[in-house]
Amino acid sequence: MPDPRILAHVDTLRLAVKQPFNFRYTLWKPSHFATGLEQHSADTSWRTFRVGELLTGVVMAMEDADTLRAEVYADGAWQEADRDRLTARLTHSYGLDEDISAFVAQAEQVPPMREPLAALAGMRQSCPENLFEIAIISLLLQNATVARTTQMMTNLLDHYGRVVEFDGVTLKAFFTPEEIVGVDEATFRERDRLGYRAKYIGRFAEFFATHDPDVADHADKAELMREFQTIKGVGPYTAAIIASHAVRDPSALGLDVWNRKLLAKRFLGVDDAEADVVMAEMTRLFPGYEGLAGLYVIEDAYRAQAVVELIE
DNA sequence: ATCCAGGTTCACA
DNA sequence: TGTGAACATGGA
Repeated sequence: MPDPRILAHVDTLRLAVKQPFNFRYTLWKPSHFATGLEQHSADTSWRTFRVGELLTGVVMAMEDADTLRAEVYADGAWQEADRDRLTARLTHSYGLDEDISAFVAQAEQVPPMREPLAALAGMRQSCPENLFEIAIISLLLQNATVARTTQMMTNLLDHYGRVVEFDGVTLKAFFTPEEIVGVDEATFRERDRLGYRAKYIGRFAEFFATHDPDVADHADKAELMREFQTIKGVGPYTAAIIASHAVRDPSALGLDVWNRKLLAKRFLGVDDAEADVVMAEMTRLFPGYEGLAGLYVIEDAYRAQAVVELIE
């Protein structure tokens, strides 16, 4: 691990949030595996972002009920355009301006959803990763245990990512597509232990080296998604993860062995069921919000035993 | 040991 | 269109 790059404080952002908004469960998800890219306490979150050429670290907390304050640290000159870009990234990553009241009204009518809704009130989808980054994560999740996914993620970040220090914390930062586009398949296989995924990851990097993974415009993003799904290694699950997380489509639900069982238990009362049966039930109960409904169930299941606990 | 993970591709009906 | 094996690796 290289010495951390020291980031300097460059800005303070104050971002309006739409109610109902749950700061803690929006920025920190109890089910998410350890990446070293972020850290959370009861009332504060630290996270790194790549913003254009810059490495940034952000410290987030609520200033008042309607305002999220973000202290920004960076490794170089901070311009107006960088501020705009990070503002858009944060707003989009955490859905700060989304109105989830229609979903809440609908879900309150479904008895098994009452407990998750009460415990996680105001939670939204979170995706601090851009399109490239979430694509990498979903690739690593394919047909692997979380332990192995974490191992592969650690290898990639330690070999190609960065380490930064800001506000007294040390965190990893993601690599960009350009930073891994020259790495060959054998290296991904042997050094990073990616297994058969080694033959796909380079395609992801090539694609996003020529297609901006930070595009904010929704129409462009939909077009990007269509193209992305032609890449080998991107199937229905990976595409749905991106649609649900990065594109923030509340109806997109990527069913895998893990959440399929959790949802079958909660809504069908059985230990497991066929994916299309689970999906049909989610659509019957939560038309238009299948993914967001699934998120509430999954995070509720991990609430008492988080994969990565809050720090003091 | 053998199985199978927070899937996808490819071959062959 | 649909089904089944192969794919890498490592923990249970």
